[in-house]
Amino acid sequence: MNNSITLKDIAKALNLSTSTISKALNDSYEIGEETKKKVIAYATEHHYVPNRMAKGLKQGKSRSIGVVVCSLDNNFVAQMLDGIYKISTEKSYQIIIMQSKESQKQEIACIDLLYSGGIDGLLISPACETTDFSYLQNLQESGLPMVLFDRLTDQINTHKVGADNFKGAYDATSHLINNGFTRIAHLTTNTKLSISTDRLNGYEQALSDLKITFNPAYLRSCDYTDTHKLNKDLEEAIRYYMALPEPPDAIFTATDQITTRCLSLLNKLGYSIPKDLALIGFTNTELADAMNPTLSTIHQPAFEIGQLAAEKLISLIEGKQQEVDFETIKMDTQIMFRASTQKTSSSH
Amino acid sequence: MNNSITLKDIAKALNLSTSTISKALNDSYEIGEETKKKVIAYATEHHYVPNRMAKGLKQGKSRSIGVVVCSLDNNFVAQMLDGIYKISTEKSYQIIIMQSKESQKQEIACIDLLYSGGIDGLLISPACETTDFSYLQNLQESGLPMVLFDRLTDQINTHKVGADNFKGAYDATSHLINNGFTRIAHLTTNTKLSISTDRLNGYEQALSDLKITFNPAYLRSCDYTDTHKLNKDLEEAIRYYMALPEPPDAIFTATDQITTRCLSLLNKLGYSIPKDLALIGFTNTELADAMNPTLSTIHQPAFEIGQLAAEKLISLIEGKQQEVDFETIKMDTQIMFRASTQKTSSSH
DNA sequence: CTGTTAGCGCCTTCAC
DNA sequence: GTGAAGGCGCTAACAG
Repeated sequence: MNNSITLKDIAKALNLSTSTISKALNDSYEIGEETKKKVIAYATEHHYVPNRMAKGLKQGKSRSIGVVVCSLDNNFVAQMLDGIYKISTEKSYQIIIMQSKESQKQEIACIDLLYSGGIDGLLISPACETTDFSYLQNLQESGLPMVLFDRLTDQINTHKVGADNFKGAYDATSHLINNGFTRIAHLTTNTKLSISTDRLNGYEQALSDLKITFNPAYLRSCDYTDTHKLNKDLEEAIRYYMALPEPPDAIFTATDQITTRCLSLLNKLGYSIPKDLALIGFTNTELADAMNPTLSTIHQPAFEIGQLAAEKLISLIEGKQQEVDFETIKMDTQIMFRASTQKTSSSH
Repeated sequence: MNNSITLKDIAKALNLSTSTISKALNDSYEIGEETKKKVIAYATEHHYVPNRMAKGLKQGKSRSIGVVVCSLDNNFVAQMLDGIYKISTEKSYQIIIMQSKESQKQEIACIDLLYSGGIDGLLISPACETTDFSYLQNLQESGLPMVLFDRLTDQINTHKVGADNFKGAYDATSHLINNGFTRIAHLTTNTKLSISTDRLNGYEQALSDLKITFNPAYLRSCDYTDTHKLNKDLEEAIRYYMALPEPPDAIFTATDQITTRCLSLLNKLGYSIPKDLALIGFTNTELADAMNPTLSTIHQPAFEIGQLAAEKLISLIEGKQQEVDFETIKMDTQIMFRASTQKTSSSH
């Protein structure tokens, strides 16, 4: 623990009262220039730093924000956290990051801890397991400002910031169709996350708009709770696809992990991309152009999502917003066209 | 801010004193079963959560750990943070993560903030800009327990946990030599970080042990302060190498970022790997086997480094360790042999 | 077994 | 201009 000197120590040393010191350091008009100088000099010399807990306790604010994400060890999440960090730091808020690891139970534990820690507000991207949001609703009712980011839900009425997943999926799917692919599979998660359903809807809408009949056999989902299960399900899905009488000629993958794992697996199983199968998916990896083949991707503005979510939360905390105008912001995704979706003449 | 009910509220409601409530909730032997039950029932019913700041203020401990890293948006760092998080959570410590972005100035600002926030201890992987550690030394002298991880320095006397960078580099270099490569370049950072110098030493030792003369022209370093400069320097280095009368036939890259960017650049510049140039480097990316070609890597036990560092810090905080036996732990790296270092018959 | 008191470090009236 | 007093929520002596 911080055992730097306290106001009291300065007061004693300077033969003044603690309140004078406090006021001097906070540059109060009540204190004379002379005294201020003396106090500040002593404080800096002795490396005085105010005790954040005492200040927080007194003022009923901690200038800290709780952030709950599925996992720290996730490229896309890290980019959002970077954005959150930037804004928070600029506005002098500390962030306390916790991981749900996709478990609702852990998520609740995180929130409890954060709440008891005295956070001024909460940024949350719910675990994929979470379907019952009453816990968050209660917290919100009890006055905790919160903003949802990335993974949104209708069950909470507040600011929400995410990507335009529908449009991203629509773009990816129509990109495939416009490049001559017609049998387009979609690999998604086994969750009810809006990111998944929005992407599924975008996929279906693009098929429909471009006159491709939706084939239910081409839609598969994978267990998203851990990497091991994900890999297993992915491999099964690929084997299943390729054993179909009419196997797909392209896959559109719904999430960062599915996309990159899928590419690895296709390579491992000996399929040639895009000749045997084209691939495009949501992912923010910076290594897309070092992959084999270079990978077409749907890129989300992760850093910006983080920034905006943090801004919204802080304006909520500081009461600059009316409760009336809660917004749901869907930020544009970007399609990056690379070799994995390039129609080859020799393709079937 | 947390505006849940307080001990006082419960006391009033139950016609007891706050200290009774406090003791009841802390399961003190002094309180009768009856009362305990009543208190706990009321507390849970009304969602009482203790105020962490008040508790912290009172006890002179916050049960929180400050963590300073170069950047959140970094695969390798994220893995270490995951490890730190796991242990901290198990031992009921919160972590507050801050980023130096490789700037000493920002690093100091982070530490100040953490210190005033009342952290019980500090985990730090210093910015590459940082060469003067007096700031940390002062903090340590004033009683703050700290543990260095990943990036270590002799200037601080405490527990240190990192990878065995010398051996990792030695392994990579001798792997190249044993695979028939003889003109081995080394791309490193322009910093004085021990990770860089250790790796350079490992490289030179392997060359020497395996009777390859060190060629200074094959050693280049890149500005590590931002991605843009890094890319520029990397591209220059590659062009420089390939314009040499005797260009290298293999590159050993020193850091995660250099390794992956180097692969992208070599592909972009049209070199064929490993035919024109083999490549192996330090990196923890999970995408190595989806790359073009599959990338040989030196993998660091990032998660374990994080875990161990957190364990060491907590034992320091809780006074289980004597100050005498400070350890520096160098964890084994792992070499992953893939296509990028496979000698091709056609390679002249 | 339960209550009283005091104090962690800070800020904020309100006197002087 | 400066200081004294009180209290944020909690715990830990110490009484009763």
